[in-house]
Amino acid sequence: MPELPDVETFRRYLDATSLHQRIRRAVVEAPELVHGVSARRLRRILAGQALASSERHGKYLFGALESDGWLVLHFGMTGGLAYSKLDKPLPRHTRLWLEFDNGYRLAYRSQRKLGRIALTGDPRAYAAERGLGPDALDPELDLERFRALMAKRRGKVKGVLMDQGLIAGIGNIYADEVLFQAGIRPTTRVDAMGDEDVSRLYDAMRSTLQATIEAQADPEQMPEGFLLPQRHQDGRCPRCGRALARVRVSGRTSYYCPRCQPA
DNA sequence: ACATTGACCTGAGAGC
DNA sequence: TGCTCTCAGGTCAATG
Repeated sequence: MPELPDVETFRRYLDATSLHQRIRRAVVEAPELVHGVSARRLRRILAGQALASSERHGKYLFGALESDGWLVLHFGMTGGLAYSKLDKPLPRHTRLWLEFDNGYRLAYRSQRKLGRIALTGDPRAYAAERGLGPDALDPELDLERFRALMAKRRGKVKGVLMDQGLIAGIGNIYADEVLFQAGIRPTTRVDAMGDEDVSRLYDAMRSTLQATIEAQADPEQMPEGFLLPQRHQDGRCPRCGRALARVRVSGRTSYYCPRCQPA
């Protein structure tokens, strides 16, 4: 689930539910997901604190601690946040949770344990340490910079879009959606794309991510003409009604319309 | 330097 | 019902 639009939706959810709530205690259910600090130290640092604000870079979510430092959350291939009353059972696959003074808790869930929990002094520095490129929605990432990034690459456009070191935030699902909106086949090599194509790709990346955030990353709420609700076996193109093609690109299953996304 | 592949985890769903 | 197999919205190390 957790690509840029999903994580942005989690961020807003965190803001709406958990900001400025006093953390009575923190419980680490899966210490193996905690990196760079021991689970015990993490618990001690979080206890008594409150989250003052949040940020996001690509698929990483950052929660600013009231005093100093940031809690870092990455969700892997599955997961999210869940805010619920303490007397309710702990949500499945909860790997970390914060118990608040108000009788609620915020649970961080990551079913397959491919996520990551950490602390950092600064989100920008953390993103740099992890080798992330600019966030796909970064205002400073204009068409010109996007072109420069693409010009460095030669592989298939889908693999390039998903490379977090180049641009952060796009994964398998949203790469398919962006390419569908741009009318570009996922197997197209970036060095074979003209200026026109790169420009369309850039516009599609921006508008698709914005629109899916507005839909709260929920396929049911997405506008007409989006691929996501049809992205499955026997799915049909929302534009022309043709059966979608399914191929493996850069190691990931990809769906596209053979007519609307010509080779 | 860049692209591709397999391993890491757990669980859901299909097929028998 | 219960078993096996396949697949999954990510990332990193190892390989080509």
